[in-house]
Amino acid sequence: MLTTQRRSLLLERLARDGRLVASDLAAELALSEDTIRRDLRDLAAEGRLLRVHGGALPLSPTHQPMAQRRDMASDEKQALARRAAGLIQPGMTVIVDGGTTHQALIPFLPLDLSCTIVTHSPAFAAALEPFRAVDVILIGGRLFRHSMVATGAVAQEAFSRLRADLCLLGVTGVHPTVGLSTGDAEEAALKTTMLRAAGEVAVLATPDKLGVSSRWVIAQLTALTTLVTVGARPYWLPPHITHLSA
Amino acid sequence: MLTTQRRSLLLERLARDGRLVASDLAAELALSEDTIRRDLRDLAAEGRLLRVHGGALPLSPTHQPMAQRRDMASDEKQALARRAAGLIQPGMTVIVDGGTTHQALIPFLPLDLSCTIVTHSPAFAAALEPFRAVDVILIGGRLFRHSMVATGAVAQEAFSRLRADLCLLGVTGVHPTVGLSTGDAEEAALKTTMLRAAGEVAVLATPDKLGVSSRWVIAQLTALTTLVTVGARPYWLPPHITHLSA
DNA sequence: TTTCATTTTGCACGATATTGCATGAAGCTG
DNA sequence: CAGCTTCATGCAATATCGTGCAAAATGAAA
Repeated sequence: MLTTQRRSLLLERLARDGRLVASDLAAELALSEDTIRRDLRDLAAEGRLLRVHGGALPLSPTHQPMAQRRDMASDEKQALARRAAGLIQPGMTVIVDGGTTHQALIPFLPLDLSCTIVTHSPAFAAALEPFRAVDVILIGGRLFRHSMVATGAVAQEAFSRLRADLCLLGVTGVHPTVGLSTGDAEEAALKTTMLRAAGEVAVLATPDKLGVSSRWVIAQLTALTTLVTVGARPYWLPPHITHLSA
Repeated sequence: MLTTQRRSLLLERLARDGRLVASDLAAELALSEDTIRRDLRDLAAEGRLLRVHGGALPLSPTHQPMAQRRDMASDEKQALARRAAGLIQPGMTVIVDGGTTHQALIPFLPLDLSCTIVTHSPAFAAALEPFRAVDVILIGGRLFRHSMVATGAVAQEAFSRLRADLCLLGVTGVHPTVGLSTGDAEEAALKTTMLRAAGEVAVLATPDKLGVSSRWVIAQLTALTTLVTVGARPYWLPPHITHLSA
């Protein structure tokens, strides 16, 4: 590994994860911590990152909010994201819904991932910048301010024209009889369209969403193919649905 | 093996592997490291690759993530952004192009700004999250990886249906006779559409862009209504164009 | 074919860069 | 304050670089 190449890698990792930890990097790259420290020192001297005790942070305020949100993201979300990242395989076309749970996926995706990601979340699309081999399709529309995703007729139309292998759907409720649901009518309608556009549908559900039903129904549970949770498989989950435990 | 042939081989390897290691190549091609080094030095002098300690790396802009460019937000960009932020007034509908210069606008906008922003840059859209009174219209399409903005027929179509009061356009060249230009053909076509959709067109130009012409022309200077620069008004600027000095 | 200028290549050698380790200072945590 | 981690510095070993120089290869002219 060339020195310059390694430093570029560090910057990519910083852009992806929002932070760098010197000791982790040394272990992962099989180098001494001194070398990593020297890299961080020099990159900081070039104004490419902000050196802090124990590692480095981006100095661009653009990445700051996301880093903060990730820190607030619970361990549960982290675990779900780590488990779900494996669902995205090279060559696939994947629809990714908005929400902080899906944002947490980013650090667990390999930097050389080669696939097509379709999303109506500008934050998720922007976070995909370091993944050079990923083809990003941005779905436009009027941003729904609560969740910061594009909605409306334009987005509906775009998703309805699409065929994808997998849809990572964000919901606020997974209920044995009600099915998948969310709090906003227009969002629910859009999620229904997204779900129908994909062959497989996966939901990442923190415990507070299991057995819960929100006001607007997206689809019956039969539309789901994979459920990722932190604990054991819910007893009421239909047998044909794959369950992943994080 | 002919010298020229060997150098072509090196470039192929570089494109395939993403890097070249001088010592490895010497062993593999049964040549001294000196010869490889000379090859790399000359190829670097021709601008075909980036020479680094131990070997070489590609210099394609794809390999320089925008995170790096963003970090180089110069004082000039800050000054331009501060001056240009006043162009966005309450109630307006504003088209905002991608690019780091426009990202720099964000800190200078009032948090209670009430207007409609139309953009094909997911990063800019995501950065508008704190502005609760701003209506954000996201233009979709396939993300052009160099500049991370949506492009293609979908984006063209969306912009062509739109009427806006102001367009903040990003360009790489402002030239007295050539006009506004940029480096990519598809981007140029899209920028032309964006410009035609707005009543007023403003360009924020750092000094390195003045008097410069890039490969693809967006429009004549007559299409411009406001030019923001850091220095004095360019003498060749047509009188009908407003000039703001930052 | 021979001659000669030019280019290419390999080697030597001093200079510079990179890396890991040791040591003591500085920072963090409870 | 005490224990631990992280950091900065100096140092030695190794790797890489640039330059000068001579041998070999190449190609054009005699």
